[in-house]
Order: sequence, then C-alpha cells, then structure tokens
Amino acid sequence: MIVTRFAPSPTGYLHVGGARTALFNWLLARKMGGKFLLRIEDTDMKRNTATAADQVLKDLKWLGIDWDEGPDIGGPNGPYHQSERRDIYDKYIQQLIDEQKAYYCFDTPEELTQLRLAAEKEKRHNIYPRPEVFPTAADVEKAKAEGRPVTVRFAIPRDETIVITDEVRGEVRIEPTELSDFIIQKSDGFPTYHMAVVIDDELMGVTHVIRGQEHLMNTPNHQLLQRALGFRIPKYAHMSVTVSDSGGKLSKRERPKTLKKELKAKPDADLQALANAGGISVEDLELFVRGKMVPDMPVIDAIAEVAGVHLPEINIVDFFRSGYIPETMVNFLAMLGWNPGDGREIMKVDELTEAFDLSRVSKSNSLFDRKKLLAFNTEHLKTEMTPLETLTKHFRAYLEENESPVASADDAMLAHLITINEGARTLEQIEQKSRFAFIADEAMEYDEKAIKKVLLKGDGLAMLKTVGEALAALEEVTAESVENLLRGLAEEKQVGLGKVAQPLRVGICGNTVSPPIFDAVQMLGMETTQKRIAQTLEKYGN
RNA sequence: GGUCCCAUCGUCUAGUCAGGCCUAGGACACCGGGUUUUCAACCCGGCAACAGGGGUUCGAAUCCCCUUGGGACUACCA
Repeated sequence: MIVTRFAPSPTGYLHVGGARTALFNWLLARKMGGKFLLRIEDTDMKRNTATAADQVLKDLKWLGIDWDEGPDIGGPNGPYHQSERRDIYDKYIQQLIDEQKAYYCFDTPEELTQLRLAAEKEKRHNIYPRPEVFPTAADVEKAKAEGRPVTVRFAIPRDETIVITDEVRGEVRIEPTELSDFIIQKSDGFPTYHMAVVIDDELMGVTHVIRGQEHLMNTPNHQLLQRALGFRIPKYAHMSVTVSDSGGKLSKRERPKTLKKELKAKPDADLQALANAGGISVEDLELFVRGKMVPDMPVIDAIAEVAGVHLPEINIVDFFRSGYIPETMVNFLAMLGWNPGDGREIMKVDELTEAFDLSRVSKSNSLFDRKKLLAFNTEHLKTEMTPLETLTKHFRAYLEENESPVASADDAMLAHLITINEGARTLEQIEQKSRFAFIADEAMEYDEKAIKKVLLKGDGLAMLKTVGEALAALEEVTAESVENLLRGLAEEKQVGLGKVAQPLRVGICGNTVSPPIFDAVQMLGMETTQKRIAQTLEKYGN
C-alpha cells in the first residue's frame, strides 16, 4: 500500500504552495487507495506557534483534504508532532555517532560564518572541513564546560555518485564531493529537518514523497542518511515551483509589498487613521511605507481594508475571504503543474482523484494566474457543477467570516440568492448584489455615480415615481408578477425595459448592480420597496 | 560564483519519453459580433507560440550539442 504525507512547519497560514503539495500527496493516496498522513514539523523552536498549526489543519479541512493519521486524530505511528519525537531521533543520532557515520562539532556561529565567507570569496562550495579524528564523548564534555555549542554532523560517504530517481524529473546525478557534511542535530538538541524527515518517513512507512523543487538538492543528503541507517528509500517526486503573476516566487511577502506600493501611490492618505486601524503608531507606518520594516500580517490586512486596497491572495484563507470556494481551489491547485491529458480543465474532486497520475506532473514552473482562477470559480459556482446545498454552506461560511449583514438570512434564502445570481464569479459578488435587502432602509448606501447617471439624468426620477405607483397597484408580489407589470409598463410607455428597470433598481438598491430587478423587488416586498422609492424620491427629488 | 532543474500562443498547457497523424490542439485573457432589465453569465468569430544557432535523419516542436533566458539550492529554516 502506498503512503504519502504532508509535513508542514507551522509558521503561519497554509499558503498556496503548501496547499498544492498537500493536494498532490492526498490525490495520489486517494487514487491508489493508500494512506495520507499529516505530520507537524515543529523542530524549529524559534518559529513555531501553536495557533499556526491549528490554522493549517483548518485550512486543509476547508479544502476537503482529510488525513488518515495526524496530530489531531492520532494513529499507530504517532506522535505526529516532531517536537514530541525527540527520544526517537536521539536514538538514531547516537547510532550514527557510534558507527562513526556522524561526529560532534563545536563551532560557534561566528566561526561558521567565517567558513562560509571564505568559501564565497574563493568561489567554491562551502564544504565543512571534516576532522581526521572524530571528537569523543570526553571532548563533548570539555566543549560544554567551555560553553561551546555542540552539534552533530553527518559524514557524507564520498565513494560513489548519488543517483536520485525522481518520478517527475527522471534520474538526477550528484557527485558526493559537492556535498558538505551537514548538521543533523542542532545545539538545542533538536534534530534538523534532514534527520527528522528521514526518520519519520521511514517509521511512518511513507512510500512516496511529493514535495517542492526546492527540496531536490536535499534529496541526496536524505538518501545518504537512509542508506547509513539501513532505511528504505521512498519514491520521490519534485514538483516545479509556482510563480506569481506579479513576478517572482509566490510568497507571503507579496501582500505587504502590494500594500506598500499602493500606500506610496496615495500620498494624501490619512496615515493616522490607517495606523489606528492596524493598531500601530504613525511612525511605524511611515517606516513601513519607506520599506524599513514590515508589520505582522493581521496589521497589514487591517490597514489594507481601511485603505481600500485589495491585496493579492496568497494564503488559503485569503481566497476563502475573497469568496472563492474550496472546489475551485482544489481544481485550480491540481492544474498547477499537472493535467489529465485529455483536455479537461474544470474538474470535480472525484474526477481529479480518478485521473491523477504522477507521470503527468510537469517539470516546468507554473504561473499562478488569478484571472484563470476567477474563471474556474465562476464555473464551480454554477449549480450544475456544485450542488446548491454545498454552495449554500460555503456562502454561509463566507458571510460569517466577513460579518456580512446577509448572514442573517436563512438557508432557503441563501440558496435563493445563489440561484438568482447564477453566473457570479465569486461569493463576494453575490454578497454585494444581495446586501441591499439586508440592511435597514435608512442605512441604504447610495452610489453617487449611479444616482447621477440614472436618476438625475433625463426623466429618471419621474420614471421612478411612475414605476412606484404602478407597483403599488400590484396585488401579489412575485418575481413573475413584477416582471409582467414592468414589461407592460415599458410597452405602454414605448421604451425599452431598461428605461423602466434602471431607475427602480437605483431607487431600491442604491446602485446599478443588483440581482434581476424582479427578484430584487420580490425580496424586498412591496412595503419596503415603496418605502425606499419614497425615500429616494425625497432625497434626490430636490 | 558553484551545483542542479527547466524552456510550445500574453498566460496555463496538449504534443516530446516510443521523430512523420502538427499548415501545432484546448483553456484563460484580449479583440470583434450576438443576446440582455444592471453587473455577470451565455452564444458565435478572431488574434496569437515550437527562445536562437548548429547537428542527426528521407523527415525534428519531438533526438544530440552549444548559446541565451528563467528557476531552485548554496543555514544550528523547514
């Protein structure tokens, strides 16, 4: 049976790249009827936060990626936090030392920096100078007494060329003379990533490792470690990286970068208000704009919202908050460097699972094309693609996350909103078109441009009044009855339906974008419709 | 700088491993038209690519070499 895994280090929200890695592993496991496990790589005590780990699990769940073993559900190969597996790592590290395959080092960070600088200067590889004779336990005691850091390095066997067989790249050859003895145990006693990953993958029975290209050059190290420990060598597949359409690697730095750029372009912005929104001082904000420092992500988000700046989505939650649904994300992420080979692009999860195949993973970098993502979302938002019930669930989650007034609607109403707004590109669009019906009449937001264009030009106001009177006579308010009435009115006046519908739309919604006008009237009901028409006439009818 | 990886329309890609079916197919974007009560959606049409050079071959997008370009790595981070 095949076993795959996703092993994030909990340093923040799950981002697009991580989600793609997780998805590919998950897809392969599900396709082959294997197991998919989740492991938290929290060996770097400086970077971890507990909430970050929770958030990653939450993001995966939102995407619909489930795991058979993991930190929250346990399993036969636990624990699934690397920080809780120290005794296991220690055992193997000791084994390597005993077998003279690894050795202690006592260098200070400064000494290491010197080594690196010297190598750079001489334009050669930074290869650690392995001692002729390995330090003994007594040396360790002595170093400790002197207050020197104690680390353990793996002694790279340099007798033969290393051949990595990669499922997507084929055979990659590396000369071991290019490799430096790397640290497997840090001075704080934790194993490094290389050591922990090799041990855990072996113990957890991982058969396939799908990860980013950035790990390709780590693989020879891992393979050497596996051989030294007598472990099995899993199958590797290194995926190309995903680059951003704004150039460069898709990284979380893009959000602060964009905000900074936008803020610079608005020299008249109220810095005090923005600083308040972010909960930082004006001085800090100025430092940020000048590129001297970068505040935390929540601060960035808050400032962007107040400044009205749309930040590029990088983390999975960003897409959730922007009105994308998980079906879209899963589909789109899967197509980042993979395709089924038969021309299909818009696919459901079960179709993806069915079609997935490592041999069709692309070698070249893929670009994260937001326009295409939008098109994917438009497709998945259609009820023939995703059941209305599911869409309703997503819509509610979206509304609650964004604290929208529309959240007060019941499921039947939400489903109705989705139905009448068929063709929307995001949940955000549906929300924007719907919110007019969920706010108090007095709180109606009027779009000045719409008012000018539709009501104050020509006989817009007069038409609104006429339409209002005609509607008042309506006995039963349904989308159909309203439609009949408005069409009849347009015919009677010898004008297009637009001439009748637009003033009414602005009159009751406050802007020119709404659901179909008949549905809009029905949703509001006659009483509210009349009230809003009167209110609008009073406000703009001089 | 060194090591490794990659290279088809603006973008994602199919085709490359097993050379002829490729006057290079699809999708997104864009442009034009249609439909329409707004925004979308929808329908029809169009633009547009084998990075450059050299080989191998009857024949190359496909195989080989060089050049150029892009990327990853080069940590007591994962």
